[in-house]
Amino acid sequence: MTDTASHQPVRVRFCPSPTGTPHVGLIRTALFNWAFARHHGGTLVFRIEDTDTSRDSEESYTALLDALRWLGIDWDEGPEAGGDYGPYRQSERRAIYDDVVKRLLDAGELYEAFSTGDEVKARREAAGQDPQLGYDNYDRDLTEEQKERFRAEGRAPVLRLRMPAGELAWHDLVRGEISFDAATIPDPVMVRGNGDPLYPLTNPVDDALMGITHVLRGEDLLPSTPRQLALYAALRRVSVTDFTPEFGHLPYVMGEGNKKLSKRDPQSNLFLHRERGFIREGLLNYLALLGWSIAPDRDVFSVDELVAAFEIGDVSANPARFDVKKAEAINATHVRALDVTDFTERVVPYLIEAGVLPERPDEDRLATLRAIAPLVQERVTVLSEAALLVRFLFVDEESFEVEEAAAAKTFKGDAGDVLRASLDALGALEVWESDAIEQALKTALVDDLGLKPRKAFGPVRVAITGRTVSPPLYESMELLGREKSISRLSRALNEFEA
RNA sequence: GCUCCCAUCGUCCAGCGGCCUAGGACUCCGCCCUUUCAAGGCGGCGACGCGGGUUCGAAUCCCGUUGGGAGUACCA
Repeated sequence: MTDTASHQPVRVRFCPSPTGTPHVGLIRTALFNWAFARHHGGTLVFRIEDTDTSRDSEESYTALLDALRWLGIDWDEGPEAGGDYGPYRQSERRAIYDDVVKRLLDAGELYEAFSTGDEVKARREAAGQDPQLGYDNYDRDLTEEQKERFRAEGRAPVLRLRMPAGELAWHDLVRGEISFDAATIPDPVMVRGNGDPLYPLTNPVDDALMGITHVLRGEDLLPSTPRQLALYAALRRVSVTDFTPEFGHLPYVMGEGNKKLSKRDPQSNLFLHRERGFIREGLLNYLALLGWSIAPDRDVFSVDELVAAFEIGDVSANPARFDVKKAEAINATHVRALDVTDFTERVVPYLIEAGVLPERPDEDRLATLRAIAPLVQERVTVLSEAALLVRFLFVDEESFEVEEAAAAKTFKGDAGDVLRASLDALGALEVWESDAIEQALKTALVDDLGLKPRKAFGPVRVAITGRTVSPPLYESMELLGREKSISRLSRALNEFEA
């Protein structure tokens, strides 16, 4: 009989309960499980723990699938993938739990407990103990007569697991030796009074039945590991399984302050990051950095590199703070590394969303976009920022507007002279392309007017793009075209003089 | 309260007894490049919580302490 999982083919699982929108901490857990499985050529099982009908929803189930697919975290067994250990949604496994419960109950591993919370509390207090110690194992050795009496009162018993005496210890994959004194852990409830199996039962039972070899999960589950170990021992005694998996507890993902990143915090929402224009490569890279590193002097890497290098033993035990700034920096380098065509395709939806492009952009607009794309690519950290940079190229002349702050900052002092001189110089231009535009403007503004480049080009930029920050000026003007460029410069001049 | 986990720059990570007058990244600040903004280059600020041990030698091992966090449900 195999005692631990170390020599078996790796089978790990990701088993969220479908509540709310996907949280970055949850996805980090999925990522580590996935990387671990792929690194070892193992299997990733995706299981849905939807046993809490009051909180679970089909929307968040769909969202989970969406999130994993977007990031490319694929699973080998689970919903929509099938597998030999299904069903993979706990809501469809009730008969299985009922059977296991019966076996555990018959073997005396589980017992009926009739005590109410108030009764337990009263007993603790009467004994001079702190009620916060929890259940007192009072019902462990009830006689049949006592049980009958309770039933006659109309009480429906919960089923509790008989915890062993002594020490419950394991070698945690990320933390090393951990041990609990079993005496400090009250017999946990496994089945509700109404017969519904609870998470503390279903989770290990499914892990056992699905042959999970390594349980990699959040640190918040660490205190429940002892009772889990005890359940596993019981499951082995009733031959539901013949080995206990190894455990590894991943550190928390923290938010601002010293708290676990809350589901309420927008930063925790994976989809918000996607909407802002994080690309999967960047977000995946950053998420992997939360508790792990690929090398002492490098933190930008690809998914393939992650898989090749990932070792669970290298995961840090410290909580990690989710730092948007760093995430953006990592994302930006992945954005820049994209092939321009790829970048262009990915940015289109964001431009449509921002109203910069119509639902179905025509070929003209796409050509313009392709031309400006390389200049935008190195200027954004997230894709949604591109809208601000290219809007001036796509907006109708009637709706084109100069940003107020930009105008206030730039249209002053010599601005009128600059705009006039620019119009004169550009009007005389024979070919409308960036080199010629550059020459004409430099001659007119820097040489003839004797202005510093900074002073000289500011008003032109703002007049043309409406902003102080834009793609390179001459290329922008070339793409905008002579007619619109001239008209915007005139318009700016008129407004300046008015 | 009880149990458990964690402890290196502001943040994340490296360090697993000597290579450490502690390294990288993000942030911040300079400088260079430059038509703006970026990118890129160069440089700077900046940490081993504290106290005991162990050892020839400790950021690294042990104990304590302090601080932080989590769990303590008929939620998952």
